[in-house]
Amino acid sequence: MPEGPEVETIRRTLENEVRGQIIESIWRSAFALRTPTDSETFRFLNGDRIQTLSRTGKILLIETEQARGIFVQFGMSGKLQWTASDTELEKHTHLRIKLRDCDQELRFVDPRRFGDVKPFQSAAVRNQLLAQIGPDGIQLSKEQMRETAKRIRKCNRPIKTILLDQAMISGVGNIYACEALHLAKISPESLGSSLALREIESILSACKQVMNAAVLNKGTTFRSYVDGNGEKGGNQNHLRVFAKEKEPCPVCGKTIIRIVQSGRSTFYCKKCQA
DNA sequence: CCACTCCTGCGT
DNA sequence: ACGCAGGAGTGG
Repeated sequence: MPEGPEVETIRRTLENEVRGQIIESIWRSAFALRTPTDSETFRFLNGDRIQTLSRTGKILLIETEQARGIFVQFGMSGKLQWTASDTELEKHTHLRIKLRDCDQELRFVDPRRFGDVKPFQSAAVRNQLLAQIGPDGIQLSKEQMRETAKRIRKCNRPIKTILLDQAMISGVGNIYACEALHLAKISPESLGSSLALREIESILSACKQVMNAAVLNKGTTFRSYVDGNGEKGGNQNHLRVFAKEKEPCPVCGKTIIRIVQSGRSTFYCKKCQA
């Protein structure tokens, strides 16, 4: 569910709460996530002090002062909860990080179980986990934009599909891919190889712009997204095309259409994005 | 390259 | 009952 801006909002809402806390113990449910782990897999983290929450694309890292930590991938329905330790467990709670001398704890809840949590025991392993992930779209530098544009131009896939490829540019999901292409006035069906470098750069710039605006609005709550404190975002009130099939384009008034690309819905305006 | 798969939950 | 959902890996 969460894309880059939602994960960034989660990171911001939780960082001040968990920084400096010491991990007392970690509990893992018996339900399989993407990577098979159990409570024992996380045991070496006991006693570690949490230093930071960091984010690359849609990945959140809980990092400790010992250069160890936990990799969190939210998938479609994952969320992190900062909650009183005696609160009843919500259904589909898969990880509890209990903290020393603290009456609150961190929980990972994920009904569909497309998400993942896995521990890393060194900076080397952490870097390896992040190695396949492309540059973060929220803070894309000019240099990264030019390099990424060149790589995209070599792809014979529709630009919408390319934007969802986390190895190309990270943090962009279905909502922001649709929104960015509308802002950049590019058809989601254009092939990467058919676009000019400057067009691709304008798309990447639009990705950065729509995602930064979304961070300011504390994320998009389309269905069930909430931040670490259970609060909804506000960016759903600023969407231009996403989930607006049959509604008028906010720019030209033509009816927004929905198509399917690689099994995912794409919403766009056929007039603005010719 | 796309289609399919992993899951649960919700709206029609 | 069915289709759809903010993701991502696999296999043909």
